[in-house]
Amino acid sequence: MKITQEADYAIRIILHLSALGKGHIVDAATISEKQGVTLRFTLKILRKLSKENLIQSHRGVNGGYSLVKNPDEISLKDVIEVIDGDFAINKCLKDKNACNLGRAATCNVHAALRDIQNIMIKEFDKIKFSQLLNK
Amino acid sequence: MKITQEADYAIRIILHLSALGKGHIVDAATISEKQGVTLRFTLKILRKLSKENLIQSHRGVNGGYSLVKNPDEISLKDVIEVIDGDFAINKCLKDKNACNLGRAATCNVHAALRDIQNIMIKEFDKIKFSQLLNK
DNA sequence: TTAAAGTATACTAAAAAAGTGTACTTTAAT
DNA sequence: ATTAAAGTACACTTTTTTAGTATACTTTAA
Repeated sequence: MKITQEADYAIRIILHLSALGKGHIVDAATISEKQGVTLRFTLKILRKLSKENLIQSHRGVNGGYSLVKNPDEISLKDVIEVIDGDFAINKCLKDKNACNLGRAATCNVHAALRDIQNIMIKEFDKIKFSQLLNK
Repeated sequence: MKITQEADYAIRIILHLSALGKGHIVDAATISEKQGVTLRFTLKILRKLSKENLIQSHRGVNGGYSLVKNPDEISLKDVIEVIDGDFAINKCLKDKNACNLGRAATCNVHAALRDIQNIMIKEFDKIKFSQLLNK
């Protein structure tokens, strides 16, 4: 019941970019150093984030990465989903066939977990990066 | 961001016992068979549940396990916590020293995740086994 | 007395997460 | 045009967690 370490790093990376503002370019080495994450792992995360268009990469000399949207348009949910995939608090919520007993469709537990999950997703989506910036 | 398979099984085991009602004894082999979980793994889970006093064990011939409380006094949160430990959606919520940068105390992300986690816990605690029983 | 039950602890296997290595391609500055 | 600073692609290894198993017990109703 945890977000991954990778998602945690991704949140910090987006927060770093949010502090600079949409469109401002910064290179991976700087982010890596400031956030205390190895360069290689930082690059891996940056690639996932740019593949899903949360950020944009700029190749070549003086390249780097920049935010595509404003910090008030990016939520914790957006970032976590890019890294960890869609939320699924139990395997049957990702894939109904995962139920050992093949009864996900009629299972009260399944239904209850689904409702809780929907509330969770809504909460994660409420938190935008603009409000996470330290003033 | 998932409950474990073990917690999922535990929920089904408590649900099985809930259907029988508080105090009604059933043996591990029957639970194992009905829930499609190996006997050994079932026993392991049953031991954790009885250690935390959600259920009671009865040794010897005609022994087994029974619920200690009524199904309306047991929540999903109770069962999940017994198996997976206290909720912690990020490592810094379990242990503040886990923060790579040592700033959990002042971190806005930490605070936001803590708030979301509290809401989640409340939702898991709202769901009692009495309401999960198929009528 | 015995066999049906649970107990305790440690072990192994499988899966997922975390992190790394190597060999690229692109592009601003010169 | 050349070069070096940047990002890209993808596969690999290590570590941690989860899932499941083995062996040798103890308790107790019949």
